[in-house]
Amino acid sequence: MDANFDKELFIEKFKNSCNRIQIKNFKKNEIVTTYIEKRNQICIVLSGEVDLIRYDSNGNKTIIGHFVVSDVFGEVFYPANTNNELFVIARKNSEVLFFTYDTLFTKCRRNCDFHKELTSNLTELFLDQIINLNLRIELLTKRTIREKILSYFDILSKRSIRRSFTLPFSYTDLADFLSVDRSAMMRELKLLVDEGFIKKHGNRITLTF
Amino acid sequence: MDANFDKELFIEKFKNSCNRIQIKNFKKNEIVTTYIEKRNQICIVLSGEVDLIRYDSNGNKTIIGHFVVSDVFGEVFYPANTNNELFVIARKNSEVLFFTYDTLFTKCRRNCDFHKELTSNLTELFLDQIINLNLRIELLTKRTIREKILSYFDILSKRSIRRSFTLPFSYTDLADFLSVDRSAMMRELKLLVDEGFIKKHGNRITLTF
DNA sequence: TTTTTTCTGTTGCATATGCAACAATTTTAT
DNA sequence: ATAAAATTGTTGCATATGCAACAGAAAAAA
Repeated sequence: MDANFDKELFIEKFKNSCNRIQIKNFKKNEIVTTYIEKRNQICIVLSGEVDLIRYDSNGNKTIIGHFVVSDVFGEVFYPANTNNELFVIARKNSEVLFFTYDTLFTKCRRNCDFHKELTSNLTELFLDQIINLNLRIELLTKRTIREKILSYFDILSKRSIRRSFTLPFSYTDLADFLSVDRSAMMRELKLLVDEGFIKKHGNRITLTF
Repeated sequence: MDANFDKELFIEKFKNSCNRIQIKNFKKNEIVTTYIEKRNQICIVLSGEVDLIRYDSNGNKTIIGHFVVSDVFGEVFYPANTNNELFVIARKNSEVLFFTYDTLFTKCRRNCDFHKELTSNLTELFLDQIINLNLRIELLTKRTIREKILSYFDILSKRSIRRSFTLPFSYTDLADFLSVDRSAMMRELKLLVDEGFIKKHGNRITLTF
């Protein structure tokens, strides 16, 4: 949005300036946090990738969110009275920054002027998050698996600027992300290949329409 | 979140303090804005209700978002390269506040100190919006119509604190909101009534489980 | 390396959901 | 008040999707 906003710089400041902020490292598949208690926690991915996961009562896994560098997540973004158990898992070795929402409104001991910047920069990160969520909703409101797949591929294609791109998910996880049955999705992918809409080599996709 | 934050007050300030901000009134069914151009517009509902609508190539209507007082919306929250035509329609007579994202970073002529507050308060509104979007995603990722209905009713029930509540939508629109076929949804609603899970009188629902 | 686990690719079958169509009812417009 | 338009309620039918199950490939662990 604002061309002058430098996420990397912001994160660098984050790391160094305020004592109310924690940074932790996680190995692949480690649990980063759970959304059970309401601690008003805000998290920012500094490196790596993490997924927000829900298992429902039928054992269906859904990837609610997939977060990469500079993405924000945390239970503060969820309504208190959700019935679901949500948890965040590191998909790669990851570095995550933690602070609580209250931090925004209270001064830290050092009285760092970092707080002044924090709020305004956070608005920027929140905005990005809203854009991501709207994209997700665009996908999920599509009526058919085919439409979901093609919409998602379209996004990935535009991000990479090319007609070819590598999926950030395994096919198993892609199905969970699009909230559809894996085998049904594989079937639809095969049809898309057979009908000449896409090419597919491993997890590399090429659009041919 | 922050108990001290007073949305009404914030909106009142918004209205009166800054010349970069526009307020417009819309009658029911009037188009509030479209998401075609990229003007980085941010809108806030001051009164009434508005819906963000998408029609896809098959003529399927989807209610992408339903916004009420103090909700934020606008094309700034959407990625630039979306293929869809989205537009916002007033569902009731509504009052909507408009400004551009740039407003946050430039001083207005009056040099109002309103800008200082604007950013930090906006963070609050953005946070609320993220919570709403996450709720929406919760619904949309549910695998069956029944689960979607019950999850949504559960939310409405908790909001009204009672087991009874009035739907904010017509049933036609509810189907569009849950992104399912209307007749299929009506069928599922009937089953839920027959099986004793809910009672249904007009657009008033009572949970009985 | 070898073993174990996870992922991919595929298919038959059951069914939930979408689609089309219509009458009855309610709401909105004239 | 009357006509027009939209919503609700319902059903038969077609099919897209979910489910279960399995073999082979790939990746991770030992």
